[in-house]
Amino acid sequence: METEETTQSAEIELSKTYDPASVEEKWYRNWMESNSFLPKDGDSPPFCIVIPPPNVTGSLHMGHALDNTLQDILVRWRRMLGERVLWLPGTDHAGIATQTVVEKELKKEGKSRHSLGRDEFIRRVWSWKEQYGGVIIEQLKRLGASCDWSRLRFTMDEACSEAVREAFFRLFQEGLIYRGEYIINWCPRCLTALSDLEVEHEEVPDARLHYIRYPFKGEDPSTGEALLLATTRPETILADVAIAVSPDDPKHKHNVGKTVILPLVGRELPIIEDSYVDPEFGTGAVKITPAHDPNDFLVGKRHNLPCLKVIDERGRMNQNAEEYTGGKIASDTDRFKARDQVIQLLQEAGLYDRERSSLPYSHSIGVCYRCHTPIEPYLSLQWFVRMKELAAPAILAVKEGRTRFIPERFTRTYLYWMENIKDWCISRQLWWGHRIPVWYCDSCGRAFSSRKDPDTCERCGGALTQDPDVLDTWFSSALWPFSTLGWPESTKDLETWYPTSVLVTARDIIFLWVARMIMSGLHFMDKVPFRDVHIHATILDKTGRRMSKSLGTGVDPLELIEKYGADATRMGLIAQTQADQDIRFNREKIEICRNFANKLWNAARFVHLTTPERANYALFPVEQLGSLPDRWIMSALADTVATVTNAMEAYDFGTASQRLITFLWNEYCDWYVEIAKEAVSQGGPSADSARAILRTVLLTTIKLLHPFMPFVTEEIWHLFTGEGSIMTAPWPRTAEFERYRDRRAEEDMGLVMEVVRAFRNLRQDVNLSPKQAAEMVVETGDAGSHQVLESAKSLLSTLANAHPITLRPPSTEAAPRDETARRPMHALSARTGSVEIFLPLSGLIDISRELERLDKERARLENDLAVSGRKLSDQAFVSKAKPEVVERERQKNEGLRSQYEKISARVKNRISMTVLLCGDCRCLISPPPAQGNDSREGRSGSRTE
RNA sequence: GGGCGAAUAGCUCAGCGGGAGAGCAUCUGCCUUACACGCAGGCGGUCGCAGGUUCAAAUCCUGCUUCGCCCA
Repeated sequence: METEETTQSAEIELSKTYDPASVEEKWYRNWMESNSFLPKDGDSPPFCIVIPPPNVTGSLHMGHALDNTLQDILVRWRRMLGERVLWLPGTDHAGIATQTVVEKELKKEGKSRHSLGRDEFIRRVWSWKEQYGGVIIEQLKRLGASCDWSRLRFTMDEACSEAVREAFFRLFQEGLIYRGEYIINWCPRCLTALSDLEVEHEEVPDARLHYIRYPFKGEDPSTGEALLLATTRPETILADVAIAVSPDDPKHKHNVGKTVILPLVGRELPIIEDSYVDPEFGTGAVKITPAHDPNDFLVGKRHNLPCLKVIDERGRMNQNAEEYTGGKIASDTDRFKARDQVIQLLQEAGLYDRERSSLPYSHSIGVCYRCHTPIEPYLSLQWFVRMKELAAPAILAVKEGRTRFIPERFTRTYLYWMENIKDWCISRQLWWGHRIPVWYCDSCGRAFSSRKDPDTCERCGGALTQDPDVLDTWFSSALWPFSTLGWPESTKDLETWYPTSVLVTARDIIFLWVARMIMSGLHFMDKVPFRDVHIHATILDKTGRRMSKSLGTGVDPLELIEKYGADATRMGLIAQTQADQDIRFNREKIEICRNFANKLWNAARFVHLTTPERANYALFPVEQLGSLPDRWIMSALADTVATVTNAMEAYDFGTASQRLITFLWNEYCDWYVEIAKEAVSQGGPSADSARAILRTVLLTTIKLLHPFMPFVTEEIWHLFTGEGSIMTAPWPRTAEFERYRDRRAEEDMGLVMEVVRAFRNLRQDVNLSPKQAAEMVVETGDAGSHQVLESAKSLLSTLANAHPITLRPPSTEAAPRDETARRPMHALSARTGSVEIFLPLSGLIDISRELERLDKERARLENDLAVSGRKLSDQAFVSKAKPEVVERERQKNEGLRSQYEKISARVKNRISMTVLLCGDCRCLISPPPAQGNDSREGRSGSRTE
């Protein structure tokens, strides 16, 4: 317990401007030291998220920031719900990326991985990883991520490697992994195979479709009959082995079985039929180059054609090319240079149709996802995983809803891909990664996989050589939800946390990662790896494209955190993610949330100064809620608790964040705090009640806000409680707050606010200072409104600085309104519903301005009335629309009519006054009309009612 | 070529069958002792185009246009 004095001095030092940097640093350290991110013991329901592991080489970008904020929100929320929560962090080894980084480093030293040797190179990568690999982890901490860092995993660490070994071994034994010579995607720069998913497609707008003449056998090569073919890759013709046409193509039917002569090479090519050929494309005849095109490869297989290679692994022409062309195309020529040379040679031979080839032909080519080098379809021996068998249960799991996608539409994306899945090329010609656990016997040639590194061939005892390749990084990522929990050992963690609860990720890795995890989870664990998959927005730049480092359109989240604070960065991102549509990032939202944090901080300062005692304010008993504002704000709080909780359950964090901002800023701060100031200053029981509510509402709301803005809420929590952590504060339960729901209070307060707003508006119209008290006259159209305003008179007075206030009740038969009584003739007026608000002005006023306003109002009413009238006189509407809709329309119509008549009368009134305006300067040149005039006009108004 | 998504105020977006909304920007007035990272208020929109369903369409359906993304 602290003394009053220290409390006071602390208050004085509370900064007027919230400083995120120091607060965030302080609390993150505190949370780490108190092990607050570790799952607690007990038997409450488990909730587990495994992080989508970022590359060790990576640094935090906006996508990470959003992704991890969402996970942190879920995890912090679940902790507050009392669940046992594990958020398991880690990184992946990013085979190509990491190897490239280290190779670049070596290059600067004049070395290469080959000069170092495999073992030394791998040591070098590890030491690089130890030194620089943790950058993104530290950045996640800056963001406030409450991961259990004691469980930090890496796809290459011992446990994960064990899992990779086990998974490979089992798949191998089951015959689901095979080795074969196929056309794969090859990056001539990275010098490795890539899976289909690692190839990106880029549009080449200025490409050409080259038309080449293949003379028929026996014809004169330059003048005789020839077959015209189109290709985008002339350099590959050197490896042509056939020409194919569609079996349904009448224009080529007569050519089938004939032979053409390959230009520059002289090879005889048979013309064959294959249904792969699209008769509409090019000339309807396609050159077949099995070693350099994946489709041609399949055609070649079907027709037993040979595979001739003319391009090597570096994308250069090989010896064959030189040989075939009699030295015209030198070996080692780059494939693109060779293309130009081939075209040149064809032109010289008169076999190139320059005119047809000159048209631009836009098409897309595959490029390496890492270095954007055009992919070379390359025939080589690789390892593959058979996917059909693995996909079947994974398709079923999603169809049966054991795993569901949120938003639901991604289910179709997933299913479409899974139902058309192809085998997965998993071998990579790299050194950094999990080495393929397959050994070849030097003596008997046997190839086998093993859990443990073998010494000799188990069949013949011969010496062994391990496969030199490593596995695709995604092979280890696919095991992530259980390899990180200890599989293949049957650990306590695995038992407790598998299947995990939800995976939060971006849509671009649904196939690359999500689908593969579902498949491997089902295969090895017999259970889906996660119940929900939440696919969140992609962050785009201002022009609606993906943020790109190379284009410089990226925004660095660390810079945002430094400038606006982690809380603001998180909240600003989340507030943009309504409905999980992609978002065009705008920095202003982050700034607004920085302002919001400051607003909240200052509200807390105020409440703290107003209610300095450390007393624990329990929930205020509902029956003790007296005043309208008290009942209203508690009702709004109840709504906020329900809205935020429902939104969280639906992964609708945008809605939750918006509700929190609106409630705290526009309802609590703008209205309740202002009202409470007056109540507190007056003392007595209403002051006590206001203090209690100020505090209760603030402390309840920051709990709801904590998952979004963990730091500022923790700071405020401590300001009030001085102990514990908001991290473990119980989440406000909707049911508990339901009893504060008060529809009536919300409506009544709404009316009061409307009247205040209208009056403030009038003041502004005449440049009346807010400090200057002004008279308010209010005429109500119904007894209910009158009642509400009557009891809220002092509230009106405070909020609108109105004094005196005259409330004129509605005219009834029993008590007709005394129209001869002082009616605000020389007044500005405003209307809200059936309530009219007047600001009477003595002396000279600008009647023309008021008249203008009245006229506009009248026009609007006239229009609304016409629309409403048309509806009501439409027989179809009255008979077919729902009765309550018709009734509402009737009431609206009545209200409009009465408003319209009143306004019309007043306009008439005013016009009668305009004659008194000076013709030159429009100022009033004589005293306002006498009382009698006023009363007469008033009567005429009431007569028409 | 197939699929998904978007088009609402100058900008970023919400609303998704019965009253066109928010924030920012802009304009006006306020240094009102929680906050100028603030307060109070104003202006601003044939809800992409064309059809259809319905008593009623920004909202549902069809087609089109433009933009973005994914797959081939």
